[in-house]
Amino acid sequence: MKPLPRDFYRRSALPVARELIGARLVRIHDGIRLSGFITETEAYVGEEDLGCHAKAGRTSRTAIMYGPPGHAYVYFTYGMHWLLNVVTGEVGSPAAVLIRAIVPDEGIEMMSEYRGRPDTDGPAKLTQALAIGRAENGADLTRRSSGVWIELGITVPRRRILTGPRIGLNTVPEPWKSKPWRFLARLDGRTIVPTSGSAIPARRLRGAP
DNA sequence: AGCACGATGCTCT
DNA sequence: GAGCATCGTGCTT
Repeated sequence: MKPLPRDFYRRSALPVARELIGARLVRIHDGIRLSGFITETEAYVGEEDLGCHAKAGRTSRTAIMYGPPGHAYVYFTYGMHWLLNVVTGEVGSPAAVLIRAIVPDEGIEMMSEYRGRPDTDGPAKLTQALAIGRAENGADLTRRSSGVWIELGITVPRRRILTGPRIGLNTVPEPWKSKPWRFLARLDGRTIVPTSGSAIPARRLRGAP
């Protein structure tokens, strides 16, 4: 399936974060196709957002966010973790959507091997499962040739998407700390049924009510 | 089920 | 030098 087009990302981070819920994140690694459905995202909207790395302006780390939309912003944190974001908005306007969780679909065994455990319900867990790191910073997510992209997945109706404050912004001042810019699939104890494979129990999702 | 803590190194002040 | 868009372990209810 074709990657989502650049225009999808050429908008503010909020609608992009909401609409990425249910989309399929695909990774080709060592010739193996790995994928999962995005179930949790967060929006980081620009320099004025004091929770966003771009609050410090344009630096070598944040430069990617000032570039064209649809590219990966992958950064290193806590001395050991890589986190995957998608750049949104026009060139010159730094914003991004953090991918926080997926439900694995294709290549589950390989993901489990890369990570050492089967879970992908966390921003650093999924990058480990998908073998995403420093080398993927700047990757064009609208081209399959980059080895990482996002395509249509399952449809999650709006009323099945929960919102809440972003996670981990402990010293970020209000109102930014509490902005409800976290989006997550609400599964109601049901199952997600991928078009390509078997049903996935909702209880594998952390944060599902 | 939930909280506290340590790991570990880059980025910005 | 402080802080960090986290995770796994170990300990307490």
